[in-house]
Amino acid sequence: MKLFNTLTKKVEEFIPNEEGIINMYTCGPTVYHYQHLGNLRTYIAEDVFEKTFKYLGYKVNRVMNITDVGHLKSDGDEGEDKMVIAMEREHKTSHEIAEFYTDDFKENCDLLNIRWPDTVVPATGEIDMYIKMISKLLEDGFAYESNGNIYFDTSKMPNYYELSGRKEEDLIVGSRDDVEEDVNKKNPADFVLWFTNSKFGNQELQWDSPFGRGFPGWHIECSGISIKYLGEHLDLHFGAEDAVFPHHTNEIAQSEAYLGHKWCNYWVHLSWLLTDNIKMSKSLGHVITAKTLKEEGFNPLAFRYFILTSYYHKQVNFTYETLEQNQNAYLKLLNKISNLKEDGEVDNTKFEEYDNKFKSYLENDLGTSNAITLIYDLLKDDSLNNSTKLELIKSWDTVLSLDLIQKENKELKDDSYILEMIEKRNEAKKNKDFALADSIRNELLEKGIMLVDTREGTTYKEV
RNA sequence: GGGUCCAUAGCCAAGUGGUAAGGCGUGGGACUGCAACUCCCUGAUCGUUGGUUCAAAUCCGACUGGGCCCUCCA
Repeated sequence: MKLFNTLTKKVEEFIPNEEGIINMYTCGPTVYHYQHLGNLRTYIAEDVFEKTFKYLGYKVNRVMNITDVGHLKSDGDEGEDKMVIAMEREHKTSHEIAEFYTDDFKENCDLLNIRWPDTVVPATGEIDMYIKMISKLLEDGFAYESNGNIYFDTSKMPNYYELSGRKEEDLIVGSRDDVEEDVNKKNPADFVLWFTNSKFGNQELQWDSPFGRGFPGWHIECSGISIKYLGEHLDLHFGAEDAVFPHHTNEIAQSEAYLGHKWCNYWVHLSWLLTDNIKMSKSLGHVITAKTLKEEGFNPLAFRYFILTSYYHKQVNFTYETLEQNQNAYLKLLNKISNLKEDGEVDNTKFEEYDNKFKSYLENDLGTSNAITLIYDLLKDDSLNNSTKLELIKSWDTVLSLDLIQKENKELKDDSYILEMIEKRNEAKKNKDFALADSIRNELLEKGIMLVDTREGTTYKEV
């Protein structure tokens, strides 16, 4: 498997520490806001990565965190969220807020066929681990106390800037002017491991610790959870591209300082979905999710299809026009597949041939667009029978998760009514009563039955 | 200002040194009572510009444009 490693900034062969087993960590959602389509793109890509590894025969241990600690209300930068305001008004606890958005995220994942990782860990449940790590970092001289907070001393890590490729002296220049400089740091890149004295004041969630009552910094949770659940040697760390610096950079620093050795060899970053052509303004409280798409009449899987036809490392612009085109293509594809009828034995030789091609595309830096194109090639190939095609598509869909094979109508539902209507329509057509014929056709369509006229006669399918 | 990623037809996109896959859309046609479905036909010299090479969309440099990041959003 080849993939783009942010650490080396090139596509390289991925080799796990232990043969056949992959320990992968993915940064999870912050659950005090909705996860919009841009976020969901990341999870789709990670989902396909996980399923691809499994398809290729690896055992995958995947862990994802849920960030339920941190700011549980907007600090002004993000605008106001109506739901949070409502919850505050209704005196909901941060736990309830976290639960609400976690559930929402889960529902969106379900709509997009994103598999919920086996191990999902809420950050608030692992405070002991963070305290253990911070204590050791203090003991070993990688951390220091200043103005009530515990900071990580980045000057102790010579490779601190390896992942992001930037230089220390560039940090100050032109940095965001809406962020105040923290004068308590020894080095500009130092970051907080434990707060007892945040400039944001009251933090609802606080814990006792050897460093005083407070709460963990925003980077320690991923390191702590990853090391606790996946061990000292991580194979793959995923995240969105905006997390490279400082989040992932800091994760590396504190993890390797704590462990005393190299931690993770491969870092994969997923590009953002651009949404500049549509109004996804957070200040208006309008965040587009998969649920939104469904409410608007789209098939959420059309969005997944759209994401899969692109490359995870490439910026993609989301517009409703693009979504419509992709939905069109997706539905046409489903239609073509649904027209395949079983017709005998599966040709194992052909199956292998195509399946190997499918795998080779995915092994080449997750070439999902090629993998999907292969479906079109397959459908047009006359040297395979339908049964073989169906078997291949069924198999591939365990990775693509596009519901390509619609669930068969096992139960023979009573269609005598439909057949009767078709008969009536044929009668009307024979009598040139096209008005009646059309009304019958429309009536059935409203009930989700689409008539299909062929040379052999009229059949129907459910839509 | 710095770092990093990206740039192929109206849109999505393949291509990893040898003279541009596929999909959607558009236009035309077949089928149809009309339509839907289906099928056939239909389009680009690859952001600009230097260079390397017998040969570059593919390698190197510069430039332009866009995304993300630059210390309490994780």
